[in-house]
Amino acid sequence: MTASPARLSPTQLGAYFAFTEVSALLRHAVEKQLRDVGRLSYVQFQLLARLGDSPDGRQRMTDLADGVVYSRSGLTYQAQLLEERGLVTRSPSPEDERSTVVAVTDAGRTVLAEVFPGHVELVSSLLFGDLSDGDVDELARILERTRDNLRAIPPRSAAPRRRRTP
Amino acid sequence: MTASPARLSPTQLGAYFAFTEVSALLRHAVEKQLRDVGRLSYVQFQLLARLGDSPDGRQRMTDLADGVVYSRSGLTYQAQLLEERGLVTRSPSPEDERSTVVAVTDAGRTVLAEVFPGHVELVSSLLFGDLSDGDVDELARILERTRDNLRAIPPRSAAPRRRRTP
DNA sequence: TATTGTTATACTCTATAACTATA
DNA sequence: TATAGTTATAGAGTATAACAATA
Repeated sequence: MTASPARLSPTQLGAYFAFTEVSALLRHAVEKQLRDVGRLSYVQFQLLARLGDSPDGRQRMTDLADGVVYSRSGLTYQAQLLEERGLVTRSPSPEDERSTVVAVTDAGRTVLAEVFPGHVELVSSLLFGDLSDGDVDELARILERTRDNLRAIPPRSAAPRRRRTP
Repeated sequence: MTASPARLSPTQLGAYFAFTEVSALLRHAVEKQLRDVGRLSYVQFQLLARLGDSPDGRQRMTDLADGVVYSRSGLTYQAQLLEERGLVTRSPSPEDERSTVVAVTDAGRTVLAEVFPGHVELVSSLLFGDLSDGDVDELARILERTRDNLRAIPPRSAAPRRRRTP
């Protein structure tokens, strides 16, 4: 290890390295499952899942972009792919003609349903397979706090998102 | 192990979503810092860091590929980029003429040193900024257990070549 | 034959900037 | 002018397969 004015304790280093390795391995496994079972990229799955969770299965492009950390053009690209496969539809919003509303189709929900069990199985075994209920409680508490911290601090690191101009 | 119809408890769901979001936001921030300060991709940073941690600052391509989850060609590509910038050298191994030994140069160590403080600062503030020492202890304990579990279970998804045949 | 690494190639993904159209 | 979204394009990254060289 390099000697430098680091502010990370050995325990913090351990937590950080473990975090990054768990993250990489889990992500790899999940992406492979999504690709193999549903021919979905991770982003496409996120989009479908968000739409599936929406009350009416539809959301505006901008709202989707806010949820997934993405550039507008990247979102357009992925939405096009999903539309070509018939998993979503895109149509102009009646309220605001500038907006595009994306909606999951039945085919999209079918793919979601095909992919979901294996996805849950993976997370269940890989992420939680060796943890007690108490561990999971702790993990949820700590990570949710960290997530809130992350949400609050840097809104600038990601792509240019300008919902509101200060 | 888990029964066939695996399910995630609300707490598990919370932990999973928080984990993925923290992972994505942290990774985004780290990649930006590495790119801005050192013009390094995340993989390039990993390679440099591994070499910097090695006793003599050198490792074989295969050993590097084993550490970082990568295909051989992908590693060759990244090593080429690093070599073009003069951050590493590649030379045939004296012991085994088939092997290529990658070594960090002084320039490489300089870039590492330039990048490291900001990297540590990011992790310190984003990942641990809102956590107590006790939280960090818990996080390290739980994630290290999960990491060990992950290392044991999967047959290495992206393994084109095995070092050893079982 | 098996292993190490490179090359050739094709594909996916992402972002920036220019553009259209609506508000 | 500002916003929503698309398009054009360019670049980075990755993987697979064929390949050469060495063991």
